[in-house]
Amino acid sequence: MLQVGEEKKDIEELIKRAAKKVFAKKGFAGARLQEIADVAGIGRTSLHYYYKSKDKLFDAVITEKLSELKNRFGSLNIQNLSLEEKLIHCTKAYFSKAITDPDLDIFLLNEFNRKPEKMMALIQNHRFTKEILKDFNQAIQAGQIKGIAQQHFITFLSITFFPFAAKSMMQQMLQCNDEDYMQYMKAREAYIVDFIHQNYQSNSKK
Amino acid sequence: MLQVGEEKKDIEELIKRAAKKVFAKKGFAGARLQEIADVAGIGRTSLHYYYKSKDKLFDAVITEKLSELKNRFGSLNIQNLSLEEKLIHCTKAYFSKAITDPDLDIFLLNEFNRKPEKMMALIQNHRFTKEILKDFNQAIQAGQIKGIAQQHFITFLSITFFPFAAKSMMQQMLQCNDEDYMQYMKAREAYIVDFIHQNYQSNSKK
DNA sequence: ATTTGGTTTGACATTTTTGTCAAATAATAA
DNA sequence: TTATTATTTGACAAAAATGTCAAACCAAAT
Repeated sequence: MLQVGEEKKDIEELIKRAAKKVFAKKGFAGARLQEIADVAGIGRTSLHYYYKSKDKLFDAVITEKLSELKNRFGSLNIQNLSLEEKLIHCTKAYFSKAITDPDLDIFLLNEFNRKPEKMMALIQNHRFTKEILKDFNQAIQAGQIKGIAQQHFITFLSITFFPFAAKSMMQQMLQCNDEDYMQYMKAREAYIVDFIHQNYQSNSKK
Repeated sequence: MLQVGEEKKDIEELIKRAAKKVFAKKGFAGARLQEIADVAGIGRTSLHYYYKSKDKLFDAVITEKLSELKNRFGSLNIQNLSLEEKLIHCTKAYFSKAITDPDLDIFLLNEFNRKPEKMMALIQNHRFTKEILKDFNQAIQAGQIKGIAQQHFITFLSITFFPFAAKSMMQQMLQCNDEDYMQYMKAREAYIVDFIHQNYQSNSKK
């Protein structure tokens, strides 16, 4: 064997990491196995040795991406928190992931376009969505905020999610480089927490 | 000739419309000329007769998409308006386009990812961006709003742009069909106008 | 009716990308 | 050292997609 101990796993990881990058950047259809192999620093044929096909490799990548994301939210117990606190916890959980993996968003968005049902089955975050929607509705009925729950929910996701998904576009518009933009993103977490306080502070609980 | 009069142009339009749909849904790499031909109801070889190559066809599509978008904004004269009014005008201009072409967003986002420089050259909307950023900064300096201009700008784009870009994902989360979601989008314009009033009302002008 | 010219079609060529396989290579164990 | 097994490699096959071309087709004009 060429590797000792657990080095086979290491190469699988190496490939997966390379594949993550390329798939995130180019999407499934646009990604080339040759490029993934290049990034991983191995031959394309070797890649087939570890992952039978492009589909299998992609599955591995998206499964891992989603499980990483779920880990952030899975440990989150927001059951008994106020709407305000729920949103803040979710924001922090999401930012901790997105900051280290800025391509995640556009990747997920595109996957939802390609295979909506499959993605939903994989994510299964109905719990969060329903719970937060319910709270929005309660807050509306209690007169704390006004409008439609869904619109608020969409807004919350928008301001959190979009800046990452639109990174490339925003950079062009704001005329700043990767580093500058990531600075904005780091500062944005605080901005959003503030936004939540401003708009969704719960007078009842606390 | 099979067609009379201007029917050649008609078929070009037919193809372009089919291509718009398929490119928007699948992206450049994922789109198949065969599928475009099928949607247009012509043979794939005929497609080549009207557009030499996939690239040429794509160029035609994106050029038209952008010019459609520009038309909405080009006629807009926001020079002497307050920040609040500027934002509202832009929102309305954008929604009038996006409602009729919900795939536009994710399409633009992906194109920015693929070819950032090329896209920026095509769009050239620096005018709007700079002007609105400037106004945000003025409002901040005047103490009317607080925070960082860029963050507010990103938020504005997020709440306007994202709901379309993430249509597929949001539908899964909110568990609603195309029609329901478009209803939310139609209502959203008013929601955003309200949002702008709430957050960016200019006490000085008006 | 025949010619003319734009349009369509199907067969084929080319290119690109993915997938396979057996031989070569490298590492470990006997 | 040799046998064994895992891994890499290059040549090749297969598939998928784009692109080309000439012949067939069709409608209008002569």
